[in-house]
Amino acid sequence: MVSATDSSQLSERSLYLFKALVEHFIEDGTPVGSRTLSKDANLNLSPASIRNVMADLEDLGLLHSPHTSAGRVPTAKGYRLFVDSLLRVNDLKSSEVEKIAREMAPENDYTSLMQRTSSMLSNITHLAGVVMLPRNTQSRLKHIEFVSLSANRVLVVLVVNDREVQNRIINTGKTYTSAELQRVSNYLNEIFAGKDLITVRASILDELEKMKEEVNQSMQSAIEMAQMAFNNDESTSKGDELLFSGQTNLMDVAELCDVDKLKKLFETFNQKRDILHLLEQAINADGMQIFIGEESGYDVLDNCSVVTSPYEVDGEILGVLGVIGPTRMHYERVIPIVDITAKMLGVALNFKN
Amino acid sequence: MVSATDSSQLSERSLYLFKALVEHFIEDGTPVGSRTLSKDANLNLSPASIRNVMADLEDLGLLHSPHTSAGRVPTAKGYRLFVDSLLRVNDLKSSEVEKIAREMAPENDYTSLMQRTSSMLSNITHLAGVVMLPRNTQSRLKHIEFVSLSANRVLVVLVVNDREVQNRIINTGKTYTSAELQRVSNYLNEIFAGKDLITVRASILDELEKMKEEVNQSMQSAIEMAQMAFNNDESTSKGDELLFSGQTNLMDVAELCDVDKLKKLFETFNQKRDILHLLEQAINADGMQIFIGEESGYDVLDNCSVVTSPYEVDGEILGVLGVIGPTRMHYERVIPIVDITAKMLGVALNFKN
DNA sequence: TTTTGCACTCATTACAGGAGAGTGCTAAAT
DNA sequence: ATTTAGCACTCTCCTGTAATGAGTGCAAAA
Repeated sequence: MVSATDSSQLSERSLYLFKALVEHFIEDGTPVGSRTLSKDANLNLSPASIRNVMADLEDLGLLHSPHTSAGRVPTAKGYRLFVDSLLRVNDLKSSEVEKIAREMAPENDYTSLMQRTSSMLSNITHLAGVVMLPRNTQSRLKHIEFVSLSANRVLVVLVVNDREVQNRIINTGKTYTSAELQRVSNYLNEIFAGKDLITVRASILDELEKMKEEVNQSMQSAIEMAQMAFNNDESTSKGDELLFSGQTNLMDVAELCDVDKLKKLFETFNQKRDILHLLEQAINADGMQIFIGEESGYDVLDNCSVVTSPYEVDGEILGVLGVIGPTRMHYERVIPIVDITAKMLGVALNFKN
Repeated sequence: MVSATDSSQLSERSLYLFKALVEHFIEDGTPVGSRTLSKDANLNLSPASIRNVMADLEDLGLLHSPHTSAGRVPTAKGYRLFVDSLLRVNDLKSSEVEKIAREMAPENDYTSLMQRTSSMLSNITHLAGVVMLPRNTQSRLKHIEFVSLSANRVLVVLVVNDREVQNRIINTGKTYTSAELQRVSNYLNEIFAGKDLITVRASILDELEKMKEEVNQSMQSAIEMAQMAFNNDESTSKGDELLFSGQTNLMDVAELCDVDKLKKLFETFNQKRDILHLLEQAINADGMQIFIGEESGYDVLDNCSVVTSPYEVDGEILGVLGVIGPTRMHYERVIPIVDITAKMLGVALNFKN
């Protein structure tokens, strides 16, 4: 969607006033009128002149009046212009950078690192944080291990990408001794280790075909177990790909304080589906991505903006993280926070290999 | 706390009226007055007589007037009398029992079963559901397994109680081959398998002492690894012991519709600490436990009741589950639902051994 | 012991009026 | 040609007042 409005179409002065208005509104939350702006901006202009400018800006769809005698408020399109062309992003105070770095210290427990990242985002911004876990479409099998639990029940441990561990339990036709299981895992590690999970699943079927000719009984059951192990991949890995945190922060936000909207918003968080779709869009665009209000395409997010950044290790994008808050948020603060957090998460993840 | 009020102190008629009042209020949510009650209850009494009775009940602390010209509302003490002595619990419709049974079908994935139980509770009651995972104070180590991840990093897989799998990653001083790790796990399984985790941690220290005399290098490192594996037990198992679900249902509840209260409530859920304490009380009392309003001792739960029931396998209590809702809830429905769910969870868990 | 009658309290709603904030437009000033 | 001042107008918000109605407590009658 190419916007018909860019900064070059507007006079210097209009832009300056527009910027002042947006900043004022972000600070106050109340619609801002011509009088206020005439004092606030230090152009020496009378309220009347400012009204003319504001009328133009409203015609362009950048501003909007809640009602005739209220001031003006930025539209989504207005915020868009603001963040794209007008916003000057602050550098973070070094004390804040340190604070982030402290939270993001590399650690062994992978999910706990992700969880901490999410809470840190919400704590530091006082908004809701979200981290999308690495997509396991591009995940390499590092190691597979079988542990006998009880008759006919076997625990499968998958180590993926050196950092993620998955457990699943399968019901086998017969009871295996641990020596047998040991042999099975050795065999499977030999042929599958280092391969992509998708490739693995595909080649299992091939192997099964091949096996039909051979008579090696134990290897045949190995492949069968592998099939069971990788079969329910979808079901187990689904729905747990997002880590939210600090949702309650949004309850303080005046724009959303109506219980009904809040409920819908929280339900959207719980379902995860819609937010997941949104973040999937963000993963493809390179660099930071900001969805402002209705731009997201989801009604519940009408008064919300989502600031996202992908995180990567060795130049490979693993996932996205970000912050969800009201459209009226301090972009100049949130943007660099999300940016630096994504970078640091990349570093922390890299550290572990 | 022994209440000074029990049903025997009140006349038949007072009790009947009180019951009718509570039921009416639970249905409507509006304070109920003498006129309404005189029609509702089919004693043929005039409003004035009913007012006299209500005044008595108010003196006993069972009722309360929001203001002079509103009707009466049950107090926590009133609800207590109601559920303890007056309530007649409905049997569930068989269609509902089936619905619960369907959701609680035994399955391999242990946490997923718990999660489903929690959502089922919230869906069926339209309130918030909560399940406390089995306390691992009484957990027996079934199996321990080591997997080499990369230089100096080893994955430890603990199978506990035949049903729960824990992963942790430890940094070792040296790099182990998988054969070495195999030997280590064999050794540890031999001496620790079947023992309680607390016992295990205690005996590790003993073993370390013994080892100092011996010269068996590899067994020494085995014990050292075990120590690392069990060391961070507290940190990993903490904070994940509660599974909530359906919190958003509480947003519909009129009594809690004020955003500020809701925020505090949701924060309490997120922290988990207070709810955990409450459920710990419930685990010790045998059978179902109901906390009504201020009885819980937590301010945030002032307008809430918590209905809980422990679930058990082979007569051993593993944990608690329950429902959180407004004091004004349909106890006659919620109580049997929680009860039967706990029993079915026990069955489902038992099935897996 | 129960009921009737009555005065009283208090929340809720509706309505009216005024203050305040802000607009748009036109005519004057720069 | 811009900018400003003036002015009528609109709309929200607050305040005060009055009416309504649900419900109470109490005293006297049944």
